Amino acid sequence: MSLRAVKGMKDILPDEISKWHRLENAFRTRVEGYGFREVRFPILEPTALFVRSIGETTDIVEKEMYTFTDRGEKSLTLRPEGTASSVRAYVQHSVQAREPVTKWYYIGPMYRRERPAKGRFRQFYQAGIEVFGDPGPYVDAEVIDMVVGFIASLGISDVEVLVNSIGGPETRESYRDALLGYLTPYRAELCPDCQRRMDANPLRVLDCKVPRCSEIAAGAPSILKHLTDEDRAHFDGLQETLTILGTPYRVDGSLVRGLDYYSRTLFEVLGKGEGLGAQNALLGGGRYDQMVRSFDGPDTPAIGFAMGLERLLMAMPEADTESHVDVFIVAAQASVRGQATLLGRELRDAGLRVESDLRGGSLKSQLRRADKIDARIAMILGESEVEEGVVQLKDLKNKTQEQVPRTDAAARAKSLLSD
RNA sequence: GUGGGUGUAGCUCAGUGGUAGAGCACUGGAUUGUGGCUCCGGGUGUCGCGGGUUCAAUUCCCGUCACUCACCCCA
Repeated sequence: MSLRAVKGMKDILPDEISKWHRLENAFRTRVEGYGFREVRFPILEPTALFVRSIGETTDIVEKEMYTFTDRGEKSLTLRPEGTASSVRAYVQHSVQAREPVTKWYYIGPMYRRERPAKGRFRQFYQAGIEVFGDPGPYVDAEVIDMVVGFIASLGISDVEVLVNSIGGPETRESYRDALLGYLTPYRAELCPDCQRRMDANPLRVLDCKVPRCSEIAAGAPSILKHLTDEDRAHFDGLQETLTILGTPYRVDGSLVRGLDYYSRTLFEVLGKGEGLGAQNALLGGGRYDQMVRSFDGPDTPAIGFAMGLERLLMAMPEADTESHVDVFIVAAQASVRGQATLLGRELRDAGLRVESDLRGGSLKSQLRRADKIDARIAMILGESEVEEGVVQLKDLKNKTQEQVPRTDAAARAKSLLSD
């Protein structure tokens, strides 16, 4: 066929959707237990929002955004992530004036025009949280602990939690100088990308996967040694709290995020199980204390993370699929199809999930259908049943059948289902 | 953007220089109104597309497109 879903964008069919629901419900339940409330943002935002927040020289902004001009007027972009919109909405609605601390969560599609691979799509789903107004470090630890607990609750056990601090602006400036001082003699040995990174954003050289670059990066001075006293105290506070909580973590001084807005705390959860492929970053986040102010909001510290739902889904163990139908109605003759349809409505009004094959067909084929879709109960209605005001109630699992008055059918079905 | 792999039935895949198969799925029957198991029967394909070689190409060659995996980067 010639018309297909756009490259890197997938349909999620009903057979897969229950796993998505399981994941999304687990996330909602988890974060709501910590006081987070849901927000929904537009999928389209002004392009400048992402350029300013994510950073002009990041890969996302340089080459991965879906950007177009709206009818020759404004440049719009399909959101590549959720934090920028969160900050925009927080500032736009002066949320700081209503409450000292704001805890939001979101779930939705994001768009990045990357080459698709296992666990990486051009439309992908993220769930994330943001906390505005709490400078930490206790909230940092609580957020990390929350996400670790969440991932465990999905049955994903084989993960590693990495934390780092890149300090505030002051730390970053002094570290940048030190790092450049270290890297400059190696400049010619670095890959072309890293040579460019040295000018644009030297911290990213630490994250390079080219063997020679990572060798050089391994010898680089640690940013942790350049933290100001305040930044150091914050990072120590985070680690102490994680220890009290018993949250497993590992400090990784080379952890650098690909978005420019972070400060101080950074963290990432790596999945280590089979089946994830090379895209093993399940979740990433950190603190972005300067961002609200940079969007003309009040000076407001903030921390958040986002996780990739497709990747979580790949790491989640399979669960038994549950039936989506309680009762399947079988019309024994074409003449009672109208009555069968009415019975369906009666049962649904009583709160049951009811299916039937309104096309008719043989009794055998209708029962086969009931079995196929895993209905627990079949209710058979024929001419004699209609005449007597009864239905044949067949328990497909226990292979028993009884005749019950039609008025009792719903109640009897419910009691069977609750066993 | 760079490299590798794969394109055959709705799905998973086998196969052949003489235009094609299995399992699953779907469907009818064995049981005039009773499912799952078993048995018997049924339908379905531009063999991704274009070109070349050949008497003949789904098969060999070239190109192209799609999908996929890895690199890069990220969730």
